[in-house]
Amino acid sequence: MARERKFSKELLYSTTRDTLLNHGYDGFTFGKVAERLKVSRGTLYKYFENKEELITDYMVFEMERFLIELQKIDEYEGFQAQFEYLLEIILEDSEIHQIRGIAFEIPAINNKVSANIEQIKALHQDMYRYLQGFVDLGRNENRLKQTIPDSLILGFIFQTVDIPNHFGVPTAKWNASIKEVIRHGMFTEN
Amino acid sequence: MARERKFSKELLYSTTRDTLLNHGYDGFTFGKVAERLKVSRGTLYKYFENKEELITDYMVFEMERFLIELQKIDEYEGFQAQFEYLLEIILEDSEIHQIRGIAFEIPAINNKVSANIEQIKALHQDMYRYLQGFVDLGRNENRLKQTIPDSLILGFIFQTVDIPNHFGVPTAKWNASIKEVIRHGMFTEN
DNA sequence: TGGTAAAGTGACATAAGTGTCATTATTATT
DNA sequence: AATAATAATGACACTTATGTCACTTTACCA
Repeated sequence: MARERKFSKELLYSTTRDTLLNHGYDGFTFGKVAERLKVSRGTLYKYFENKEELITDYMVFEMERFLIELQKIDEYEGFQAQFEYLLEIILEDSEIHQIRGIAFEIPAINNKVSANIEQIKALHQDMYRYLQGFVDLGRNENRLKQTIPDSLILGFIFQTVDIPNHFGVPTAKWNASIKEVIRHGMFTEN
Repeated sequence: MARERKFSKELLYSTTRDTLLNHGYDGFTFGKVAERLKVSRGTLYKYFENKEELITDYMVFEMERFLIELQKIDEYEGFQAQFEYLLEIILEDSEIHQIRGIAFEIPAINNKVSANIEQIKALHQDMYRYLQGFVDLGRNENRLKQTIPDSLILGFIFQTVDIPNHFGVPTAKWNASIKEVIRHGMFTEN
């Protein structure tokens, strides 16, 4: 009955993600996205009234995907195991964190976008609830330093995994170093 | 002989900085800058042919200022003292690091801009030379863990001081926690 | 006080992004 | 082969940013 689409939702979202990472919210245009999808700009307007809809749709998708992974943290027993798992999934796609920051720049220009932004906020809260559970566990097991504020613990983890590996250190070594540094810093014991 | 300017170079640069931080390179326009300076857009074209010139001029200024501070690191004896000093100046205006990343997005649309970009690269190298000296000292004094790559040490410091203090932890506590976490991580000894 | 040098303005032409829509293309179904 | 349903296109009007320039304003000083 219908014609085949020239691009999949996955391709659309991964293009959205790349464009967002390369140009930020202000530099994100339908023209850029359409060009990369080898499709006319008008086509995108068939599915989204404006770029805010596309971006927030994508963000909801990305957050939901991440939350599903995050919820599996409960399957791990004890703080150490949860820490390993958390770093694994964050390192897997560390750029999501940057994209999350962009959510706050987006104006609620119509109901669809408003609804999306609300949902992103809700998902964000869910995420923090899970992470808070993780931090609480670490505190109960006395694995985390008491003096360091919760917000710094989480910010620290997210920020650290985003350090750009400019000089191409091999991934295995890089990731191991990241974990070590989060755990016990970069100073020796002396 | 001449009329008084309506804005100082300092105000222009701080406005450039804010606009860049809020909107990124793609969202940076002369309109936004002119509005904040309460001046017409045309005025800015008296001093800069295009936004790339303004942005790169500002970056050179900012980098030079930072390098002057950074060079004072040699006045401090020993790794520990240098570490304290380095964190102090980085925390003082931690956003510079973000702005430095924007430099790579700027196209060399004319000779002036090309020259600026070259200078920024040179200043960047100077910066790394100084920081490399700092890292080498840490390694010689055996204060830094041998297993952690140089590039991660520096990336780690710059990235960590940029963690957003969303929940408004008091600066003194925040900064102390940052230092502690860089030194010895967020985990307890057990 | 009037000349002049530099600062500032706003209108204009051009370029780039936005949003709409009538039209054309593709493909499964009958 | 005709139909119908959805996909895609490209032209149009509109908005926003860019870059230029003739003109006006200000302040000093001869």
